[in-house]
Amino acid sequence: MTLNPGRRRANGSEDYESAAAKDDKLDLRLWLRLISCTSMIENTVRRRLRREFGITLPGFDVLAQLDRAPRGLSMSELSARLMVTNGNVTGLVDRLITRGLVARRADPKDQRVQVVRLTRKGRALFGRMAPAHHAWIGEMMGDLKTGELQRLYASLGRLKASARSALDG
Amino acid sequence: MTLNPGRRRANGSEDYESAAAKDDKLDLRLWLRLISCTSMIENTVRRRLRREFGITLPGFDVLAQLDRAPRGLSMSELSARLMVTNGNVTGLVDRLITRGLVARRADPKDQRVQVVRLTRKGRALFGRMAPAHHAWIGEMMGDLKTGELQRLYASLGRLKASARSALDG
DNA sequence: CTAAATTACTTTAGACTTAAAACATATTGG
DNA sequence: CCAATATGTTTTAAGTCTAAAGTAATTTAG
Repeated sequence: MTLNPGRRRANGSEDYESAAAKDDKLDLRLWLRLISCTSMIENTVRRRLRREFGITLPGFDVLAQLDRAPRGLSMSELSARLMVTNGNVTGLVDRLITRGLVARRADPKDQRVQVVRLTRKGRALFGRMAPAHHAWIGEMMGDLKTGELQRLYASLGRLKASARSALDG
Repeated sequence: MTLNPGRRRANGSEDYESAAAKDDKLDLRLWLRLISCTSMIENTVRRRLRREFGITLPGFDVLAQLDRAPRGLSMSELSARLMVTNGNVTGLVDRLITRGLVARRADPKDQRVQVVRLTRKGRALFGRMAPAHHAWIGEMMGDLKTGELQRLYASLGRLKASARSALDG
């Protein structure tokens, strides 16, 4: 729909043209606003995680995924959930191991698979960070009523599905 | 609102509790979905820009900002619009200068200020990339009707304002 | 069984990113 | 004027990230 150029009228009126031109950029403006919202929230969370807990945002994201998976996750599962490359996860996990927050061991069923899980220390740290993190998000969304958050959530679900159907490989 | 914990009923019923718990995580689920949408679109755009035009996404973003500012932008203005740090922009612009896509000169009015602008070559390249980029975004949003895109745009505007009011410094 | 293909992960090279410190130029208050 | 302060940019150190190539283990096809 947004890909269809507006049809020009024979009499030279610019009404359709202007409307089409404006409408034609709605998707682009929406995309920029999406980036804007995400960056703003992300940068705030990153700054506060560093200052208050001495952890990076990617590090926190790894711990959050592992906290929801008590039996651990393989490197591939982790990279799929975080939507980053496998090579990236290797480095992230390495640094968390250095700090004693996660552990990695080979899956006895398949020696190719590395299963990563939280250590007791990692779980304890995440337990302290999670409520603060949640409060920050709540604070930043504080001006929106529940109904609007729900509609936003539903619309983003449809956007996600739409974007997924246009994926490359 | 999402920060208020639900009130527990004396008789031990978990109805309020469950509802509150679910509602209590709406903002968190929305945040995760926002990241999910942004990453998915961003990764697709990054991959295609590299494959079809041999440019990185941050490089494209710099060119896009400069294309909208015919008189050029200072390094600080650029970093504000891209929502990244000053030091980051220095490196991005350096690499684009090496490729002859942008130029940088000191502002005669204030020798501290570096004004960056597109070169003819940079403008020509952006002119070829922009329609393709726009088409990709349109494709990924293709399943949503104009009305939904408009409502999404408006809601994200309110989210952005809400998040901005919770900023640190 | 075994060569080929696949899967899981790591390594590498180069680019991106932040936070903090350093540097350079302007502005301001005495 | 001139010291203190503020502003704009760059540099540095550490970490993040991708794409592509490389390694190792498993599965599949013949």
